[in-house]
This record gives sequence, structure tokens and C-alpha cells, in this order.
Amino acid sequence: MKKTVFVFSSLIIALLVLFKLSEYSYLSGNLNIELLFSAIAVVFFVIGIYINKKSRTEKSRETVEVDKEKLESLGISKREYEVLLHIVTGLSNKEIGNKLHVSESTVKTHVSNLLVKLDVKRRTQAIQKAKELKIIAG
Amino acid sequence: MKKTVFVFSSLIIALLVLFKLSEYSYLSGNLNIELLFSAIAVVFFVIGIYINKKSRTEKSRETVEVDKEKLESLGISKREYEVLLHIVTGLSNKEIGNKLHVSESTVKTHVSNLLVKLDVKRRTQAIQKAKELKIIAG
DNA sequence: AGGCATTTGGTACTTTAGTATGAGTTCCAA
DNA sequence: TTGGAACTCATACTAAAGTACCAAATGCCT
Repeated sequence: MKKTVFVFSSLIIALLVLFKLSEYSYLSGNLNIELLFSAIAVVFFVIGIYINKKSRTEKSRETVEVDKEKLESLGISKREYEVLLHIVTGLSNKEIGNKLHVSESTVKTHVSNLLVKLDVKRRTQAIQKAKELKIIAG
Repeated sequence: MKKTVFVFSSLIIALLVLFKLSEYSYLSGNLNIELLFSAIAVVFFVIGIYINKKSRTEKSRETVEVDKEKLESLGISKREYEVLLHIVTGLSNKEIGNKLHVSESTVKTHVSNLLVKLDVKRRTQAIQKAKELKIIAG
């Protein structure tokens, strides 16, 4: 939201500067009207592109921010979330156990709790649900 | 690629129109220079935004285009691909069988062949691999 | 200190997944 | 028309995945 304010502020400033410039060129005898036109065109062309890139960046940031809030509201612990991340990469329970230095038994417990908290029946559905809830990269 | 040519063509046309307008306003005694400035600003502002949206659309199109080529190079048949799409949504073999009106046995065969062709061990890995290869939406 | 959530792990069992193998059908191109 | 690819299905296993229950250690909050 702060970005939007900033963008529109600089847009207004750019407009004011251009009007000042138009006054100047009017007084000095319209020497370089074509050049001035080109300058205006380029400036606003760049501003147009800049604004779109900002809106794109903001969207990708939202995905990261929502994380912790939704995890808490779902009651998912850190450890369970770690397991979820490994499930997404396609690891088996045994492989996840090795990565986290715990037994396969422990991983199964975490997975089982995860499935309940995500309200799904299989780990493949958990992957889908996690992406829908935007608690993982998608 | 055709889109890019179109965009730059209209950009050049817009430039020519503006130079003609500047000539006109020069001859008619600089009546509405401020208005003309504003017009130019708006036009190029819009063009800037338009170009970015086009580049976004083209990227999302590429993802769809690659489909058939990569599927053939991997030797994945239509039926196997259908099964893959259902795997991604988190369905079990039995559920996939019901949707495609075939037995669970048949689905297992397709899945097994898919895993070999995607060079993975589990269906969860197949989901990841398919997204990396951009043969499914990701 | 007592209570609570988290993490860990085990046993035992049921359910899916995945592999291997064989075989019948259809359809298309050589 | 014959050979190959794709699709279908079955049986028989092995291997993961998932459930249910229990239990102990840790850490945190009041």
C-alpha cells in the first residue's frame, strides 16, 4: 500500500515538473518542442512499466507474509511444517526422517497430524491444499 | 513474437501522430500545449502498462504450448497424462479409476509406466517433476 | 510446581502404492 | 494382413502410507 502512495506521489511530481518545463519552453521561444515531447513520452512510458513491475512484486510478497498467520490458525507446529515442506518435494517418510534426524515413526505421527489439520486424506492432497492456503510456494 | 512487432509498430505510429500534432499546434499559435502534454503523458503511460501485460500473457502461454512436445519426447500417452492430472489433484488410484471408468488395476499400470517415464519413484515426486518439466499447471 | 503443547518414538494393524508378469483387445500404419 | 503401440485387466507380492493408542522427555507459561 505504501508503494502505491509513493508511485502516485512521484506521478504528480512528474506532472508538475512537466508543466514548469512547458512554461519555460513557451517563454524561451519554443526551441525544442519535439525533444520535450519525446522526453515526456519516455518518462511516462517508463513509469507505466515501473508501476506494473511493482504490482507484480507486491503480489509475490503477499504469498510469503501469509505464512505464519495461517499456520497458527491451522494449529500447525514448526516441526509439522518442516515435514510438510519435505512432503512437497516428494520425499518418503523414511527419507524425511533421515533429513530431520528422527525416526520414521515420528515422521508418520507428524504426517498424520498434518493431514487432520489440513483436513485431507492423503499426502498428495496435502500438497494441493497447502498451495491453496498459500502456506507453501506454488 | 508477433505481439512485440505489433506493439512497437503502434508505438512508432503514436510517435508520428504526436509530431504531426506538434506541428499543428505550432502553426495554430500554441493554444493548448498543456493539454497536448497531458495527452502524450497518458498515451505513453497506457502503452507502458499495456506492454507489460502482454509480456505476462505470453509467458503464461508458453507453459501451455510446451505441453505436447515434451509429452511426446517423454513417450507419455494421452491416457497416462490424464492419470497424471488426477494424481496432481490428490486422488487415489481407486478414485482415478472411477473418474476414468477403468479398474484400479489399469490405473496402477498407467501410474507405474508414468513413474518410469518421469524417472521418479513416487507419485509425489511425479507431481514435482511434472511441474519442473512444465507439462502441468504449476 | 503443575499444566499444556510439542516432539519424539514404539507396536500393531489396515489401507494405498508400486512392481512384476502375463494376457486379451483395439486401432493404425506399413 | 500383420506387427506394434496403446489400453485394458488380473493375480500376486513387496513396500510405503496412514491410523490408533500409548508413553516419555522437553520446554514454556502461569
